[in-house]
Amino acid sequence: MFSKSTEYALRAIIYLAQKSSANQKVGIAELADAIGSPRSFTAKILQNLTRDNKLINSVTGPNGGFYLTDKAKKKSLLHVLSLLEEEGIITGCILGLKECSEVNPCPMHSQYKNIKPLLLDMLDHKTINQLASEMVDPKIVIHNIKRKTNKQ
Amino acid sequence: MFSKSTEYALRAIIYLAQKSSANQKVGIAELADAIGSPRSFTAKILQNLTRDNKLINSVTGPNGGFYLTDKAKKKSLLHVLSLLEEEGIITGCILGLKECSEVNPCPMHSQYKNIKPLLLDMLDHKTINQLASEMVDPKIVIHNIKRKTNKQ
DNA sequence: CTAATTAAGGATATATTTGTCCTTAATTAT
DNA sequence: ATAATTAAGGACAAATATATCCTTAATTAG
Repeated sequence: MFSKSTEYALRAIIYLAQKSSANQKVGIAELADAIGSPRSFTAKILQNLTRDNKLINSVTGPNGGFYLTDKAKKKSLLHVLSLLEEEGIITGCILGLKECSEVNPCPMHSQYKNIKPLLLDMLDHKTINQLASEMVDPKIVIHNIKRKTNKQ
Repeated sequence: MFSKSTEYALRAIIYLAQKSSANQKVGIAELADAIGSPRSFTAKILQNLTRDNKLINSVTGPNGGFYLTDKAKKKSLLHVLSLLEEEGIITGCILGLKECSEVNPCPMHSQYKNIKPLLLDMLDHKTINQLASEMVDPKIVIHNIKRKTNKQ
């Protein structure tokens, strides 16, 4: 449903909510291994969320890394999607019509309009922190098959 | 949500359900103009659905074109998605985990599993023909802003 | 202060998706 | 039969997404 970039971003943020804080930063190597994503590519994705809109914080240098503030941890995945400008995946027309609306609906509009709010609510009604805390149950995971390489 | 290719395919098939039959074929030019898609690219997409799995029929030559049989018109959009091998967009893990399941769920699994069947049902419980017939209401449309070029 | 560590950022590479153009083959109307 | 029409199909082009590598800048520990 989402692009790889978006998936990595969401997984990374949930992981950061679980493992990081202002005095417990997480390096890109650990993070990427944990969520099963390519390291440098993930770094770029995090940079976007660090630089402009400041959802993620980072510090360089020894014991540096990425972390989320308590405030950031209270945001929802939908908020992350909005920062990534990927809300359209949910809010857009399912047949890809630019002008699909209540006034000029596509043939699927009347059906999808009932599900759209459920999807948005799903992405909005829990905080990142709440999602992360569900991982106290060890069967709940956030990683793909673990990468064994130690490459950059 | 879906790729351009998939969107074009779904729109094309709904249009063909409305406008075509065994003795009323639709040419690629008319079709692509009607649904607002690039002509040659759309041709390729239709070829895939014509060649192997035979959802769409076609004939070359004068008065030729594409058409759907009555049988094909009774299929659902979900069936089209399965022919395109794009069901995973709905059925896959929302965070992109390959191994996400009831046994090893991602943090969103318990929420998304309630919505997934609604999405699948939305795509399955109407036939292509039923969707097409809704376009008797002239406000229901299947095209983007119309292309004015006459290019191939 | 120095060296080590870590993210930032630029450049580049690869893969995939999207789109175009041209030739060929099939079919039909005359 | 011939010419016109239309999809099929191959080759290529452009755009975008994904991924890697290297250098730089910032920070910190010692």
